[in-house]
Amino acid sequence: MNIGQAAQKSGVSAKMIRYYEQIGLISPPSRTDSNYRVYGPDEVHVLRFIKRARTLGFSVEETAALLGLWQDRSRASAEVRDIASGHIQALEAKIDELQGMVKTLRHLVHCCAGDNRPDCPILDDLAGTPAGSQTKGH
Amino acid sequence: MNIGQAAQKSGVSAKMIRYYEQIGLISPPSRTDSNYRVYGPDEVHVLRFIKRARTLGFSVEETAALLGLWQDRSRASAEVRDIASGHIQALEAKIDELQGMVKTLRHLVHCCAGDNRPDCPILDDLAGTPAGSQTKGH
DNA sequence: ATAGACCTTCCCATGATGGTAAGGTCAAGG
DNA sequence: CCTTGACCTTACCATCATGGGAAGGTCTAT
Repeated sequence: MNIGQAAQKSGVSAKMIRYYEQIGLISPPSRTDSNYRVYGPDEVHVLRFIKRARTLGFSVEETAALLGLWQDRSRASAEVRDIASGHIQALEAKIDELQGMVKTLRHLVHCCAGDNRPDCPILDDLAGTPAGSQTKGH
Repeated sequence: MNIGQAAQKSGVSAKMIRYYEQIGLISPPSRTDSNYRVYGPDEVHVLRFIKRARTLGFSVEETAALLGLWQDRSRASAEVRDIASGHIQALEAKIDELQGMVKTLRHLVHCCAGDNRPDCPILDDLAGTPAGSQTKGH
């Protein structure tokens, strides 16, 4: 099948398939006489693997590692688990960071009257107004 | 003061200060005869505002809006609150997404023996093994 | 034969940041 | 006065993953 159909079946855009080929994540497929890339079910399977890993937030580099392990018959599942565990930790750190932001913002929004007065504790905070004039006591 | 000191006082790198000037987030400062940028306390204050907003996860575009409101004496704080509220929602959506990933990954890691057998439910999931053969029942 | 859908490669853009290189400037000390 | 080192300037390139588009070739159906 051509790249368009492989894209449709795998959920990876044709553009990205070429990109993955270019960076060596997937191997170059065979070509027709007219230089069209030709894919078979196996290639689509690989693309779907990549798609799923990317959807789960693995970087392309991590995906490459997982792909290598997937295609390695003698792989140790412990390696895979380590990659996944490390990724979970990274995701959780990111979540914590975002939650910290949300907490601060919610506090600020809570302190904000939301009316038409020019007083705005949110802006005051961003401006670095000496802590205590607006938000002290919370 | 020169850009280096402004960077140090504001926490925004000299590189980024020039970038912010280039994209119009801040106005071009005056220059010395030798073409050095010159900053005063007001500019540093603005930079700190920007730094804080970026730290809270506001995009540069959102930061520009907040900055405009901050500098507008007749602003309505409701506008500010709307921007912040919208940002909170966006952050929470991102958190949900990440938590979904973590949940899936934790499930997979939990199902993974982590030994040296080539069986690996994580890879099986990524490969799109028909649901039910490994993970059903959880 | 022609239209339209597909393919090819190549270049550019994003967003926010860092790096580097080539050159100008300034302040301190010999 | 001159050197040294720290600073500044602009300009370009890289990141990471993705999309957009142009210019041109190919295939399929009418």
